[in-house]
This record gives sequence, C-alpha cells and structure tokens, in this order.
Amino acid sequence: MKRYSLQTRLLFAVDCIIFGFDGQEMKLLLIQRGFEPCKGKWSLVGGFVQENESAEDAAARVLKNLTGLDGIYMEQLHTFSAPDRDSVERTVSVAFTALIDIQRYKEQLHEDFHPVWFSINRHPELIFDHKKMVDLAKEKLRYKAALHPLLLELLPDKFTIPQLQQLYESVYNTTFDKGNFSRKILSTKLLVKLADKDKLSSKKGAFYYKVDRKRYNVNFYAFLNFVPDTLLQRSAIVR
Amino acid sequence: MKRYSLQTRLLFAVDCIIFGFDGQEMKLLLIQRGFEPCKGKWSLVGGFVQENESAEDAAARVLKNLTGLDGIYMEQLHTFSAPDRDSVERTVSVAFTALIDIQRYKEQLHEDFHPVWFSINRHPELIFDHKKMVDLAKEKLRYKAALHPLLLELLPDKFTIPQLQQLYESVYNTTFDKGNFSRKILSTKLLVKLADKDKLSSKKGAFYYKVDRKRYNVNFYAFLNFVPDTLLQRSAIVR
DNA sequence: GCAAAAGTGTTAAACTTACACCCATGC
DNA sequence: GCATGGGTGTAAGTTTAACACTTTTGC
Repeated sequence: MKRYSLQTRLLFAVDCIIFGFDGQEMKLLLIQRGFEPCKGKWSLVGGFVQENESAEDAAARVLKNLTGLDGIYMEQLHTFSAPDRDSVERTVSVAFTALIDIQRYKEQLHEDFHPVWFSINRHPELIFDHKKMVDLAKEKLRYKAALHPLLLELLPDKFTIPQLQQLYESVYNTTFDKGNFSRKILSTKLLVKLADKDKLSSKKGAFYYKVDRKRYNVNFYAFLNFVPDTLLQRSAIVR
Repeated sequence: MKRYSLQTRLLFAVDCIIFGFDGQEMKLLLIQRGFEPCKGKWSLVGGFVQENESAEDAAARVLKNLTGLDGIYMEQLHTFSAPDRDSVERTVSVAFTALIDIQRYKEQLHEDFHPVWFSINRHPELIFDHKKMVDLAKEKLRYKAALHPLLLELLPDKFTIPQLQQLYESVYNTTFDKGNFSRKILSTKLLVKLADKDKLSSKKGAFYYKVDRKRYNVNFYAFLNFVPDTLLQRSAIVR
C-alpha cells in the first residue's frame, strides 16, 4: 500500500514523436543528442518535466522551443517505465505524438537541437527505447486516422483533395479510388471548398479546400461514423 | 535539454480502474483508504511502483494482491501528472483499466483492502483526481468496446448471447434488437456454441457459448471490421 | 489533338435495420 | 394452452467499391 516516506523517487521525462508530411510521404523529426551519454546518436525530442508543470505542459514547452509553434496537435501516446530503459538512471517517460504542418515548421536556433526530418520508414537507429515509441506511434496513427480526421492536422491551411489522398495513401501504403476517396472525405462536411485551384500537379488543376474548424472540433469523433453517434458521445472520447 | 543531475525526482504510482459485470450492470471496484491522508475516503486501488518493476508490473502486482487472480485483462489508460494532483507530495500516476469476471473474483484478506463493487453510475466521491480517471476509463471502454470484443473479458467462461447483450446494453445504456445483436456477434466467429443451455432466465433456455481464444487473439482488432482489414494489420494496434 | 489528372455517374454487392414470425418450455 | 424469452426470416434502405466516363487545360 501507499506509504509515501519509503518510496523511491524517479526521474520523469517526456519524449515527442513528431510526424510531418512533405506532400510525398510521412516524416519523423529526430535530433542528434548534444550531450553524453550517447552524444551524437539520434533520438526523439524530449526533456525532463519541471517542478511546476504536467507532462502535457512539458511536451508543449519542448515543441515550442523546437519549432516556435503553439497549438500543435498533440496527444499522450503511452508511458514507458521499464526499470532499465534509460542507461544512466531510472527514468519514466511519457511519450507524446505530435502532428505538424511541415511547411509551418521553422527550425529554431538552439545549441542542442539539430533536428532532421526522416522518412518514417527509413530512419537511423534510436537511443534507449525510442524505436519502440516510434513503432507504437505509427500503429496508433494508422489506427486512429482510419476512424478520425486527424491527418488533416498535417496539411497546410489550403490543400487539395488529391493531396489529402496522397497523405492517406502514404500512411496506409496503399492506393485508393480517387472518386470514392473524394466523396467519402466530402461526405464528412469537414472541408470547405475555396475559389482557387492548385495548378502545380495537373493541367486541369484541383480546387483548394480548408478545414471547417468548427465542424472538425464537433465531429472529430464521429468522422467515419462506425457506430451510430447516438451511442458514442462525440464530445470527449479517448485522447 | 536533458541534464540528469539537476532534475527533480518524483513519486511514481499506479491506479487501477477495475470494471466488473454482475449480470445486470457494470460495476467498479473501490477501496476505502486505510491510512492518512484521506483515511476512510474511497479510492481506486493503487500503489507505488517499486525499484525493479515497470508500471505494468506494479499494476499486475496490485491486482494479484487484491483479487488473487493472474492474467487479468489490463491496459494502460493514461498518465496523470498535474503538479498538484496529490495533496501530500507530487506523484505521477499511470492509470490502468482492468476488466475482470466478477464471479472469479475473490476478495483476498489484506489489512488495507476493503474493496466494494459500486454501480458505475452511482459511486461515492473519490480522492485526488480519481474521478477523472474513472470518467476517462468509462469513455475509453465505451469507445473501444464499440470496435473490439473486449467486453467478453467481463463474462464467465460460459455465457449466453442474451447475457452478452445485457452487458452491451448496460455499457451503452440502450437496447439492441436481439436478432440483429445475435447475428452481429456470431458473424465475428469469435464464439463457440456449447451443447448445454442456461434455463434460469427463460423457459426455452439460451445456449451457452464460450470465447474461441485463438480467434479472439488473432481477430481482436478486426472485430467490427470498420476498415478493410487489409489496411489495418490486425496483429498489434493500440494497447 | 492528346495526354494527364480532376472529378462525376452508375451499378452490383454488401451490410444494416426494423420488425414479423416461429420455437421451446414451465406453469 | 398461453406467456415468455430465444432465435430465425425477410425485405427496404443505406453504404461501399469498382470502374466507366466526362472535364479541363498545357503542351
């Protein structure tokens, strides 16, 4: 039972699995550690939780430092607590998944940060249990994106349906019928058609769309309405 | 960035949201704290993580102590780390959801444990942020049970389709058409029909079924095949 | 004009839903 | 024999999936 005085106290950290999409494929943001141990090895972006912040606060702070961006999509993934996961000292780490619009991302100057985008399928070896974290994040992304529109977080403010399709195809490593894909996405009513077209990737050009943020927030959990939404309150389900 | 020596070290605990089903409605197992602070107040079952165990180990140990049972369905729910969540000393807690067959459960003797099953909808006030944990666990259970057959974990080895339907109806606080419910469950091929009937709740009697454990493990994530299962590898997705 | 990508139309198949109906049995 | 819950049948409505077809425009 709980007896406070006798208990061990541990280090408590956060690590962020940061996904981006460059228009072609999914990317993962990694840094080269600037200090020992494992200096020079590749690692997730992370840091220790400070005295007056929660793990969520710490992860947001780390992301803000790295990207200069606020309001990034972020959710708790899993907590890793194997006694030997950190070779220096026992450390528990809460892993977070973050989705960012790669075009809005600007690398901030920081002596310790040397972040690089890697393809999600070909990245260097990672320290500690960071590969486990990345693998789990990839699984959860695929799972969740099949049910909810969170991949929209990865696109710029203006995007086309074919670009969105390219993103889905990259996440699921498959192809979709463009007609059916477009109708399915549009049927969610989450997108607003804009007046102008992207003419870079075709002669005809594809209309730009933007996310209807209001509907997005309200309908996030109803997206592919797998269950009559009278049953699952759409407001607040599983972070 | 990470500099180990300067960091605060924190207490690290687990708390278990233990769900059971008594044939009528969903229950939640709570204990009355046997020590200060908040002695006598109701609380989730929990404990501190020891030096040589992970949070998962700790949660399994706590459950084993309480119920005498091994191999209980358990999954990480969320980590709670608000700086002021524990009034005594800053403590980070990993919450776990556990599903147990209430009939297999036997209260173990333990000076500190006074566990009681409460209706999931009418339970006493809880200490710290335990209500938040319970609410989140309920949401996630409803979410996940709509997609995967995990409610089977709550039933005894032998059960009838109407009993399973009662369980689903209790979780979603609704009613289902019995014909459609039975066909949908059976279409998963996760159940094996037994030779004998339960005659307690009807004159005709309802056939007993048991879980086909092999199919259950293989098809857990494919259950209500919301996405063509060629897309979501069914083997390992989201704990 | 033609190639290439965007987008629409169409249809068969599959699945869902509601509800009527039959079944087995204890009283 | 009839009330009760278990279980099957069935048809209308909806959704999905495959793919043919039309549109637009740069070259």
